Amino acid sequence: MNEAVQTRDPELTRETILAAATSLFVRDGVSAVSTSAIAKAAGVTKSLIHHHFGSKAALWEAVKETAFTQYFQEQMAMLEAADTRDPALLKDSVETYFRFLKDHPEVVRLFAWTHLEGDAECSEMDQALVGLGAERIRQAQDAGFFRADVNPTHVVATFVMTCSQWFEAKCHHGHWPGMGSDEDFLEDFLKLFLEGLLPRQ
Amino acid sequence: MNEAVQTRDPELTRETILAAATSLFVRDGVSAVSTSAIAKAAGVTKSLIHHHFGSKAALWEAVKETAFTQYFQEQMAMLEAADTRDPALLKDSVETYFRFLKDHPEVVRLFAWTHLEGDAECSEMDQALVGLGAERIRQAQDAGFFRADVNPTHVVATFVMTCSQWFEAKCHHGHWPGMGSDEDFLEDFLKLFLEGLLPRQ
DNA sequence: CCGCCAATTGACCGGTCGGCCAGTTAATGG
DNA sequence: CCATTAACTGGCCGACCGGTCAATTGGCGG
Repeated sequence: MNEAVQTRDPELTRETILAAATSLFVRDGVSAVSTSAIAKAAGVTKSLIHHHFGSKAALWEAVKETAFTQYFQEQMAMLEAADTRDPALLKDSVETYFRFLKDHPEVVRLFAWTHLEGDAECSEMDQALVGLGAERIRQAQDAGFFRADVNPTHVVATFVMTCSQWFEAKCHHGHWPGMGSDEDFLEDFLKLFLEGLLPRQ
Repeated sequence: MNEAVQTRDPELTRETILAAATSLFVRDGVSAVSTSAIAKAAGVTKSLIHHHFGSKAALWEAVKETAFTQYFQEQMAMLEAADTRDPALLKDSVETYFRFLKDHPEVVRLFAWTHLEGDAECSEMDQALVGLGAERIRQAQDAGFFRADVNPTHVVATFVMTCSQWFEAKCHHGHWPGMGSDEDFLEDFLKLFLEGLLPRQ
């Protein structure tokens, strides 16, 4: 009994609430989750949620803010760590991104919810991320590795959207006849995508 | 005052309720829409909704059923109308599908909601549609128009998912730096996708 | 023209919603 | 050691939720 002598830890409480809210919001959607359900899941009183976050809407904003910040920091780190002028960079990046989404289904669902509510936030971080990705494509175009007659931002968008949608809509196309596994699809997608990106002969 | 002498028209009432429910469900999501809100929008009583549909959940099922049936019938007609052995078929199909989604944003949102609730329904109709699309790809592969080392179902999935996600996530990537218009993106996507599909030299 | 049935209404139900408030308790700084 | 502050609790609020029910109304077949 030498730890947790402290009976109050507002920071920890905040995080506990945030974690419980994230889990429920991402699974069921904001309007399908009650503050009492979050309170129960977090092991605190409903009033405490309002004390720390003010309102249900503010809690949802905090959940998004936290999750997106973490997402963008991880992605930015990945992008910056990647070697710049290697033509295999894009393949690696797509594979890494695809597997990241596979390992973080809650991120995929968070994206989907925010898209449906028309949330245009997280722009600054996002723009930096996409801008960096597009810049890498542009460098590869200048170096002659990729065709130059496509908008680099569109290239980034294509692979980001395909990867997201693959996991987002899995319950749907997962039952399509002839559909392969995650890795099978990724392989075929990379074939089409990367070879479509090659310079025209 | 020669029309609408009939004060009761159960069929019309049903359709009115269905239309109001579709509009609200698609915009805000099932759990964020109350039956009273639907009743008000449809100009009827809440009880009448239960009389015709039984429950809120059943109404949502009816909304999905109706919308999907219409969607699949239109798509199937499009696909069957297209000329079989023309290598330009895929380009036309993608463009048609892309513009269909652009003109029917409610379909895009309906897809997104059902994906989030993990609805694996509408399988039969969907499988027929995708099966037919994949069959067309396979024919083009056999004819030597397309490379044969990719799964035809994956090809269909790639273009369906990219088109869907473009409109689904527009509030998000619409603000990305350097992003072009709908038609600009479609053009670039088609370049990558179709030329990636060409047989290897 | 009447009787039946379905369409339609409004009042009402128990339950839950998000939020508030008064009061209690634990850490902290003087 | 006490005063102050913030963390935390339980109870409560009015509003609204999805759903039910008895009563009314209109169309329609006999």
